[in-house]
Amino acid sequence: MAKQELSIGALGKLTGTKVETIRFYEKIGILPAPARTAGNYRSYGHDHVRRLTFVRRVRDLGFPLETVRAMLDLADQPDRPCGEVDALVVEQLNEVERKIADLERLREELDRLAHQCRRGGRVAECRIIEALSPHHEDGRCCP
Amino acid sequence: MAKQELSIGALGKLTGTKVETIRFYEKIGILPAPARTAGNYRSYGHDHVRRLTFVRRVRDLGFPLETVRAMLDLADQPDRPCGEVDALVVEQLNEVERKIADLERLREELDRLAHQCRRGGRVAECRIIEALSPHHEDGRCCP
DNA sequence: TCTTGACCCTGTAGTAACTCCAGGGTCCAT
DNA sequence: ATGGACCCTGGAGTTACTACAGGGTCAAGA
Repeated sequence: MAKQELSIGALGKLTGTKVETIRFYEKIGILPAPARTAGNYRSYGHDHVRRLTFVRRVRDLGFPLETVRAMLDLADQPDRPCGEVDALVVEQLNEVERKIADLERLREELDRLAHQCRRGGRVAECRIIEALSPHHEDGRCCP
Repeated sequence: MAKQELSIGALGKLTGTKVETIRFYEKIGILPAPARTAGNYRSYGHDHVRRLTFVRRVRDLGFPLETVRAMLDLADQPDRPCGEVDALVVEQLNEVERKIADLERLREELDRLAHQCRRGGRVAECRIIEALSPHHEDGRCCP
């Protein structure tokens, strides 16, 4: 493998991705097919590391591959007219902000639980479900 | 259906969940089996609304059902000794905080894109991938 | 040089978490 | 009393991986 080039296993370790998942992303077109070595091994460069890291994180945040694909398209054709892109961006922005709000309520409650634990004793009065309950509603659940 | 009680369809609408998903959660024990009406229809109360809302939001945030189950257990047996709970809570807390950080970087970039669009023109200089790239590393990708 | 263990290849099958559909029963407003 | 909306169960299909099976590549060491 040439310098600066990574085997599929090395790429997997760097990005916390299983080798099979990388091949799967290639098959469905999320990752471009890399160059091959003389022995037919896949050979990845730094762009692949960046792209795969992005994909994995967005997936980890609960967005479907379809959304990942849309975001990658934004990055791949940055000179598209804005009209067609704006709606997508605003939509994703709303979802991202909603997720941040939910996560912060979850964090608050986990934090409270952790402190309650430190002061010895039992978990008593766990309000973790209330943390994400309907009365904190922002409208999306109850149309 | 008695007053205050909901049909499966009504519960679905209230929580933004497909009817089939609700039955699936019952089958795998995430939601307790509700009472049945004379005609064998499922009949849900307010606790089901709260619990299902919680499940859906935690899933939407990218946590697996296994984690949801662990969090529900926290809520279901709030007088467990803390030792066995603390590790779980701290672990979830770390993951929640990591996700918040990632989402905030994503929001920043989407925000930048949206503003760039408002000022007319093209998407030029899309840095959405960089927003979640390896050099913002917190360690979890590169062990 | 030969071998052996770690790593790679393709292709197929299995899993998690839904999602959809077929075939049929219930409810109620007209 | 009847047609349309909604419910039931059971099973197949989808998405996004994940795990083999069967075989090739490669570098280190005997």
